[in-house]
Amino acid sequence: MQDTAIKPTEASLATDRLREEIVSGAVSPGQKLKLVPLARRYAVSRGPLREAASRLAAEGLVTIEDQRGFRVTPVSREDLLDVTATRERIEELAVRDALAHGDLDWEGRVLAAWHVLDRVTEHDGSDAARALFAQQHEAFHAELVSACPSTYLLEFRARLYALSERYRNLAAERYQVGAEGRDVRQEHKELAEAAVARDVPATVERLTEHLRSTQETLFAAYPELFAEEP
Amino acid sequence: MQDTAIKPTEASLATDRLREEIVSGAVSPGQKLKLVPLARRYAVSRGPLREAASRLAAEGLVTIEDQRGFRVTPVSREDLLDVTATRERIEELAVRDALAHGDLDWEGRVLAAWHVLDRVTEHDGSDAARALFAQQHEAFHAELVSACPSTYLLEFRARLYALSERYRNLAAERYQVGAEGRDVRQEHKELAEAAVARDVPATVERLTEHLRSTQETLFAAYPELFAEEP
DNA sequence: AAGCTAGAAAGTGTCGACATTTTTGTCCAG
DNA sequence: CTGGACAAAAATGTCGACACTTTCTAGCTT
Repeated sequence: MQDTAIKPTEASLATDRLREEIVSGAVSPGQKLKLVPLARRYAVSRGPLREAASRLAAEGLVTIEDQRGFRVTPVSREDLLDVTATRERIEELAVRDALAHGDLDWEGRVLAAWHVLDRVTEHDGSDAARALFAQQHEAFHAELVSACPSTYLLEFRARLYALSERYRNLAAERYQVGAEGRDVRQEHKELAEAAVARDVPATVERLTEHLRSTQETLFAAYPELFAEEP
Repeated sequence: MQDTAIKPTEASLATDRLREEIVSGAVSPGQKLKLVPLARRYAVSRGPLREAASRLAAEGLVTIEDQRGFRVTPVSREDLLDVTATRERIEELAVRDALAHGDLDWEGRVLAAWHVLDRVTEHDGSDAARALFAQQHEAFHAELVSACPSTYLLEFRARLYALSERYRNLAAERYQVGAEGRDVRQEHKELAEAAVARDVPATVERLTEHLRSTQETLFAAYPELFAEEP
């Protein structure tokens, strides 16, 4: 048996890399995933790439059109509304579970994640700072619900988070964090405090509000985004 | 542009076929998916099969172990509990939506699906009759929530349904429908009636109860199922 | 000029072969 | 016997080649 870390397959690596590129917006919605150039870029053959695209299709980030290959799932106003509404409901279920099951250790991890997030929220516009914020933001929200005992709920939540994050990144060039008339730092602070205080209604209220107002920001920043593919 | 139906790829066909075999229990939980024999059986090469397994992995029916291939996701008591509990909550959200948004046409479809289901519930033990029941049972439950406007909620629901169905099929040889001390026909009847009457609390109550009692039946019929792989 | 059509180009889908890793089986030492 | 090492067998992961489908292009017809 191998006790040392096993080497991931090219397909697994490509899955993560491609997911990252789609979520970050490096490849545009609706764009065709041409496997030959992609394979060249990733320095693998098309086989593993097909596997990666297949996996991402089940996550909703890629769309399969038989005999015509894969494309990045298009975006639309309706889809964003659905993603946000569903995410609100799933996150609510998960965070209620987390508040009910979280132990003292969990409280500590939430506060720790919030602290780090807080320190990277006000950044210059550099790509590195932006990536760091995105990473810590995801970590904080994941930690918040980590005490939820349902693996399925957490998996659905993670999927919806990724879909949301793609919309956020698509609109990211259009707005400055902090400049959109709301105080994201404050929102996260109140959310973390309510969670640690085990105040269920307040936590749910803040979380829901946080998600809803993020969506509003996107609509405001990018009213015409939701068009067709190139 | 093709107006005639496009020909599905071997990978898509294999995905459906393999999903069917896993859900129906034709391949056992924990079993390794050896690609060479499978490829022979399906009369395709391993490439499309790898794609199929990759897709099913994202659905939770297959587990990937890098460098060691694929295996049918194992079953366990904890997993069944998680599947059922999560499914109860997702189904509740979906059916509430459906009751709120369903139109008259939807009511008709629910009743139609119930009627067909009702007529195939009491069957001899033949495989054909069993398959027909399974099919109509799925159709009825799908119709019930079909008026829910969220595609994501419906997708999650479908995934959880498939996972549940696998557990049901694994235990299917152990019990007779109708012989387990509850009246499944009656449960479906009351569920359909409550839904069409738009009685939200009653519908939710019946649906939740239906799912819970199915789980109880499984535990009773198969107390020692939850062991290891071969 | 618009539209249709045939051919070329590009891209996808599938397969069989090869290298590497994992698993199996056997033999030997303790 | 037990268990550990080594070799053989099997299975996986990856690639490049080939056939077929879709898409693009250019020329022909009306």
